[in-house]
Amino acid sequence: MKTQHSASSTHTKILETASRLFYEQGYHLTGINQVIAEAGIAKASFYYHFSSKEDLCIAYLEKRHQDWFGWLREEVERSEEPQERLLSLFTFLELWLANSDFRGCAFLNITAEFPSPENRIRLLVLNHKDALQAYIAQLVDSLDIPASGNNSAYLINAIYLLFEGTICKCQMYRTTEFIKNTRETVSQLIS
Amino acid sequence: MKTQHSASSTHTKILETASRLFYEQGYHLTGINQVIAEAGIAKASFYYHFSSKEDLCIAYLEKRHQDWFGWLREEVERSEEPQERLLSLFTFLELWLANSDFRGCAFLNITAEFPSPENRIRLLVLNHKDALQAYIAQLVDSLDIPASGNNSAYLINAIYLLFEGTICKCQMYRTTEFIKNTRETVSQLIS
DNA sequence: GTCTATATGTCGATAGAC
DNA sequence: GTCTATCGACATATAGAC
Repeated sequence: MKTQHSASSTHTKILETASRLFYEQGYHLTGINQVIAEAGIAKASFYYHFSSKEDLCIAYLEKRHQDWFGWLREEVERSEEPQERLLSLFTFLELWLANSDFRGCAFLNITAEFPSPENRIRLLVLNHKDALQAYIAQLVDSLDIPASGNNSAYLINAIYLLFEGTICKCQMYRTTEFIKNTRETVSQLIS
Repeated sequence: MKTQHSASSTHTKILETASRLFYEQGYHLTGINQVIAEAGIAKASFYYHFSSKEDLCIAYLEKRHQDWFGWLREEVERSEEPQERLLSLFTFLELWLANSDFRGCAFLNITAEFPSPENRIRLLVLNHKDALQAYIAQLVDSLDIPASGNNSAYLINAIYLLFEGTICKCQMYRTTEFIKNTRETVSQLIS
């Protein structure tokens, strides 16, 4: 009753190489030829493991979703105090973006490359961003905000937009120096 | 002493066609063949007017910068009261994004397609975003904020990030319905 | 499962006639 | 200035041997 859990080493090598190249260069700039060359395999071996370049892209995004949320949770869970946990969203951005050569969000980038909203890939983008907003909502709800006029829905939206905006600004300007200001803004929003 | 002011009709037709296609489909998905076919010209005519596809892209972005800021200013200048003018940034986003089939920011999208920060195109992106932040700064400074702990630099950064984040969220989800909440958040930030 | 060799198309860009 | 015809390179994908 054991289902296929472990992928073959070739499968893994292809996916890891493609993940790196798709993220660093974008989808359309990365050819199958480059993927197979850097993975050190033959072209037919690639098509044995993946049915098309677009299927490879889907596998990349699914893996990316898991990996990225793992990194995010790891940073948030270093804190215990709810307010600190929320602010650590932006500490995470500082670390992640500088560490990834400011390539920004894989899902937002792929949206620019797949303009058709009907594409399967665009659904993965929505799932990813839904999960991000749900995670932010969870962090906001842990704050036990006073039931003033400012309800949590406004706050969740605002923090998500600041998060997304921060990724974009960092990607374009290739710096994280303004993030400390942003964290201060968020700190005032939740107090 | 008359310099070349008016471009030829062929030049204009190419640029307008390319502008539409680059914006709607992205740079790499749009081939020169499609541009020349939809412009109704011959391939050699294109290369008479533009030296390369990348040069065409630069012409597109320079034109786009002018056009887009024209649209933005037009909406902002419908109001006279400083607070209203600032909030109209987000009214503009509602109108523009819905009207452009939610393709988002041409400059952010092109950043995803040109990963190399040394590329000439990336400089145009920075110029565009510098101008946007300067415009926001100008609107914020007109508010005459009380000189409390919250100085205007924090506010300018926050509003710019909310603006950028709004564009991204709209592009991915293809809706503008949350913008009224965002405008409310901005309204509270500046009061 | 992995390989070499190839099929078929499109890419950006150019030559040379008119 | 605009055209047709074509170039070489590279794209994704497949056939068939081992």
